[in-house]
Formats: sequence, structure tokens, C-alpha cells
Amino acid sequence: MATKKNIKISCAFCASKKDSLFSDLNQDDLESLDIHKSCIMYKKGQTLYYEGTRPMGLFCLNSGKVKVYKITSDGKEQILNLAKAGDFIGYRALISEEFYNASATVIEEGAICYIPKADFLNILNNNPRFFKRMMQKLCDDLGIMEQKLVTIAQKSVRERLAATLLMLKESYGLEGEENSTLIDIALSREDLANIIGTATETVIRLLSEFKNQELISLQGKKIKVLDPQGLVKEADFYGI
Amino acid sequence: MATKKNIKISCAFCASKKDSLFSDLNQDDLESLDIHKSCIMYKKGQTLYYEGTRPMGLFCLNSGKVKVYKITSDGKEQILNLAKAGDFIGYRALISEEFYNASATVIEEGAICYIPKADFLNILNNNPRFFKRMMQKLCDDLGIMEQKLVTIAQKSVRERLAATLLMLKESYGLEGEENSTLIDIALSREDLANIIGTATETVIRLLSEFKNQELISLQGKKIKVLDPQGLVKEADFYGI
DNA sequence: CAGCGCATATGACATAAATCATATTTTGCG
DNA sequence: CGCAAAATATGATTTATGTCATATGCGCTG
Repeated sequence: MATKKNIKISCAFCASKKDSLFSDLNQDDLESLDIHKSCIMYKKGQTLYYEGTRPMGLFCLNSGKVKVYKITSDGKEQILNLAKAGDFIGYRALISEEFYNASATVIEEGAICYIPKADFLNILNNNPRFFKRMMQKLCDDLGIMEQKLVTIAQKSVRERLAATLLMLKESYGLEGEENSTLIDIALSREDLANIIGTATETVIRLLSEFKNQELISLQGKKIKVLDPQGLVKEADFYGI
Repeated sequence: MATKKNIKISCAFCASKKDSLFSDLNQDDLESLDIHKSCIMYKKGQTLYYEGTRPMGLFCLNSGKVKVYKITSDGKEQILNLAKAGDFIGYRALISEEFYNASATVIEEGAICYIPKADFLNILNNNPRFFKRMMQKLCDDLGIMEQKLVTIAQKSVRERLAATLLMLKESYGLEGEENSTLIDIALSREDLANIIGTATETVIRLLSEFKNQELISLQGKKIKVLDPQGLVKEADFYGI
């Protein structure tokens, strides 16, 4: 087994702190996080945790990207969430003292910190402001999940793909020339299908159609959004 | 406009308290809830709140049943949740100080209490145990919503209907003779379709099939589960 | 208690999307 | 660098489910 190189990243000076729920912790709390924290470079394909296992700490992404997903009884994968720099993962199981009910796997390599359960819970229980912030985060997550449910239940695959591309553009968009936006995340067509809840072939086909309609262009794996308004129409976004 | 009769129900002696998140509040907190609370009988079809409006308090069901749902841009309804005696509704928007992002309508008449926002937040902010309990509840809700998402995204309508019948049996089942269980909630076929995310006709057709397979029997609107194990097979429940 | 209106039921048909098959291209690896 | 394996692409076919049409039943209201 290869030894993993531990990286030194202090929470207080973490470049991704500003995007995280730790952003308004005080100096003392930030330092207390560092004490038992470990930070490791993860490569694409490595799994942070598996559904059904017990959480022993909190993962916090310094860089890289992670998918959080469940596998159904018949082996299909459903992606619930994508995490990027500054995001926490696995906090729900940690807070509610349960087993993970999803798995998390790295899709773009990066440095990921691991804060032992006790340190995290210590701050949670002694910093009411942070507690409130986590509560707020859970409320937001629940709202997002409800919206996803409605979209998957009521919209066609075509509409969902268009909506997903717009969502990815918001989260991972890099502005390019001529109003185009590159979606800067290494998602395979299969991953995309597993976000939307459809078959890989269907995603590939619809992406081809969107390309023919000049809504997007395809550069290898990556997708560039050319006509966001067109995608909005395809997504049937009259105010969802 | 008809005058609504205000019913006197004290939280401390509420028969549904034991099923609610208020179950372990102390006497003082319970009494503080009563001060500004109102309790009204709601009839089937009455709406407690609409998506997009601002929450001014918390609904707590003493009796009756309520559906919580969203309407999509193209007018389709998706039911997110069903509430029964002891359940809170609308707490998420209240906690996160946002507009409701779903609507709630009574499907079986009952007495529903309304606790003004200030009183609820007062307990939430001054009773850490209750705060924790709400946090736990949000975690649970999120887990449930994630599971629903996976089921809708990855299972066939037939499987989802079977799974939904089993879920309803757990929540609303009344044991009958010969191992049968009556699902005691007045859901129309349309409501059932709006839980599952399918067309009403499809639900009606599949229910007929399940009846022919002797998995269920139909007594007017209500459904009786005859063969739960058979439904488990139909739902493809190898441990979802 | 009659009759209107809505819910349930069933059939016929249309279609989106899954599945299966097979190229073609890209990627990773020795 | 070249090969194998995986990912992407596209076509053919099947199938589940949606949609539209119509019939039947049931419950509520005057």
C-alpha cells in the first residue's frame, strides 16, 4: 500500500475557506480544526467513503471535485450532489450520528482535508453561530433536493439535460470568447446521465442534438455553452 | 366570509404531542406555545399556505392530513410530503427565513394549530435541546428526500407505485382480518400519481394489475394491501 | 332522490426513452 | 509509441408510459 503524502494546509489560511461554511469562524476555532486534521491528495476515482459505513470525521475540499451518489439495488448510480473547493461532504451523517447513506468519489484530483468528528462536533456544539449556519445549510440542501425531485419527476429527459447544463454552467462555468462559457468539470457522459437519471446513450444523443442546434459545442469531454437562452427554452424554465 | 371557529387545544395536553417534535419540551415551553396559538378546523381542499408566500408561523397538525406539494411551470403537481397528526409543516421556510417553496393543502379534515413565528423561534433559540432536535429532523428529511430522488430517477413507475403503497401502509396502515392492511388515507388516484410522478391513468391501470395479481384489493378510493411480500417483489426492494 | 359533475376505469394510439448492437474515437499504460 | 481498454457516437428495435378518447360509477348538493 502506497504511503499517502500528508499536505500541510492550515484552515486559517486556506484559499477555499472563503467559500466554505468555516468562513466566519474565529481564529481559535480555525486553529482547533488544524490540530488533528489531515490533508491528502486524492486522485480521480478514489473513494472518500462508502454508503453504509460510519463517518469518523468531516471531509472538506481544498481543491478538486467529488461526486456524492447512491447505488440502487439493481446497480444503477444516482448522483445526488457535486462538491468543489470549499464544500463539506458527509456532514449530514456526522451530525445525525448515522451511517453514510451515500458514497463519495473523487472525479477531479485535489487536496481534501479530514477533520475528526470530535473536533467538528466540538465547534458545532460550542459555537451557536456556526450551529445556526449548519442548520441553514441543511435547510438550503433540503430545498435544493426537493427541487431536484420535482424536476426529475415532472420534466422530460431533454428538459432535465438542458437544466443540468445550465446548473453546471453556473457552478463550473469559465467565461470564454463570444459569450461562450466552458463547463469546467470533468464529467463523463455516464456521470451526466447519472445526475439526470437516464441512460448514457440518451445523454450522448441529446448532446449531439443540442450541438446541432448550436446551443452547445463539444470539445472532447468538455461542454461549452453557446446559447444559454436557448437552453433555458429547452429546459422549459418559466420560473421553476 | 364565514367565521372560523377557534378550538381550544392546549399543547401540554394535545393527544398528538407524543408524535411531535414538541414531545420533550418542558411545561414552561409548552405553555408559552399556547399563548398566541390558534387552532382551527380545516376542511378538505383548504390550503394552509401557497408557494412563494412568507411564513408567519408554524402549522402543527392536531388531526387530519395534509399534502405538501409544488406546482411546476407547466402546471403539474408533485407531492413532496404527506403530513399527519403530530407533524409540523412549513418549518423549513420559517427557520431559514425564506418564502415557502411549496404549498400545503388539507386532504382530510382536521384541527390544525398555528404558532406565530416569534414564539416558535423563541423556543428554538433558547432551548438547545429542541434546536438539536430540529436539526436532526432536517437531517432525516434530507435523507428521505434523497432516497425519494433516487427512487424516482432510477425505478420504473410500477416499482415506484409498489414502493409507495408499502410506504403508505407503514404510515397509514390499519390492520384488518386475514393479514390484510387498509391504507387509511383519502388519496385520490391523481394524488397517488402526483406522489409517484406519473400520469393518473397509469396509476389506475397499475392498481388494476396489482388487484388482478391479488396483491391489493380496492374498496372505492381506499386500497387494502393483501400481499405485502408480493409488493416488495414488485418494488424490487433488495435493500434500497 | 334525482341528476350533475367529478373520479375511476379501460381502450387505442403515439412517443420518449431504454436497450442492444456496432463503429469510432480517445485515453491510459507498459 | 503502440496497443488495449474505455468512452463516445450512432443506428435499429423494443417497451414503458404518456396522451387522448370514451364509458361507467359514485358522491355530493339542491
